Amino acid sequence: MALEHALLVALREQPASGLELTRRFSRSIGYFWPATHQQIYRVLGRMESDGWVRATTVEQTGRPDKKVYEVSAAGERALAEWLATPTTPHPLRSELAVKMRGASFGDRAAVLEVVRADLAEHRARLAHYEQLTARDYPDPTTLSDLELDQYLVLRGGVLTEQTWVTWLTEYLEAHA
Amino acid sequence: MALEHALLVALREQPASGLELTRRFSRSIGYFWPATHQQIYRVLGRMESDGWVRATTVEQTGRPDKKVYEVSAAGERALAEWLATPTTPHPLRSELAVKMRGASFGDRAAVLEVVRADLAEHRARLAHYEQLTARDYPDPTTLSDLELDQYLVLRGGVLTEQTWVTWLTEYLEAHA
DNA sequence: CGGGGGATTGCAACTCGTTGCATAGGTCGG
DNA sequence: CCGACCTATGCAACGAGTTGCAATCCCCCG
Repeated sequence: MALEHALLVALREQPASGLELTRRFSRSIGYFWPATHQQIYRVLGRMESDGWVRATTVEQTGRPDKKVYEVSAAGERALAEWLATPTTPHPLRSELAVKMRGASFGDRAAVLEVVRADLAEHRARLAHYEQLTARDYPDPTTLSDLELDQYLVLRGGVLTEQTWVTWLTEYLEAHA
Repeated sequence: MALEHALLVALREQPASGLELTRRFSRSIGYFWPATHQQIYRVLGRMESDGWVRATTVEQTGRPDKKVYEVSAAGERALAEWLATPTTPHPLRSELAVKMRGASFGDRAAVLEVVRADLAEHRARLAHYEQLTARDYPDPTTLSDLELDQYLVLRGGVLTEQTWVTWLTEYLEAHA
């Protein structure tokens, strides 16, 4: 039950409309907490009726109006409270791991092909994260607290993808 | 939509009743695809009516009867087919990452405490996985295909937990 | 022999996330 | 000015996962 809080973080970084939020989210926090626009709209509506955010309709030239959300005082309190509560670490959930473990019960060559495709995907993500790092945080020693946190989370993405690449490579080599 | 298939893998390794399966699962495949007993029972029921598994009631001495499930020919086909279909890699989903990114909007010391607790948890899991590895796969060079797959998946657990430890340690050090 | 407690299976209600579609305003090319 | 297409918001239905509880059956202890 944390999409609410993820949106609060995003809106505290920068107020936004539903669609803007969806787009920004998918390129930042969404790397670690995916969400579709429908989900975001629904949760924004709930948060508004809970008084966690405030909406202002903004007219635009050449485009439909948009509703810009910003975090209210109650939302700030809810966020601060949530930030201080312990997390129960979710175990990872990997369909691919199940396939790797079950490879003996099907066509092993086909499973290896699936693994190779996943490996390519993870390599691509790794490259993407590294590019983001180079572009946005060329010098990690001179960051504000806010930027430092953003950098460190992105760093987690890099580490995670590196691990995937290592793991899948090991798997493929063991079955070479 | 893969719990079905995870259960098929588990049942092909060894037929079992719902409860046995729940327990075994939580110490093997469940590391990569968590599921509660209620979920497992429900899915087993669905798989039975779909003809993917066959159930036999087994009387026990000193205990209630149990229903032992084994995979049918149709289940084997369904599993083999699923194993050969490409996966869309789920992005990771980490509540902790959201908290780390949002630390500026609450009490940073409290967030660091939450991170430390998570780090301890991941260290413990890592130790657990390493212990399992040493106990069950002392010599990874002499494994059957089936065992090799199991070993390699467990190896993924080790790598993943190592990554968590690295990441969270970096985070804590950066905010020291 | 009666009650606590573990094993085994299961129901019901709820939340969360996904998928597909709907609506409405606006631009722009032909 | 009509139709294709983008922006922006949203509904409805479904499926998957979670939580809390219920019903048996059986042993063992007092």
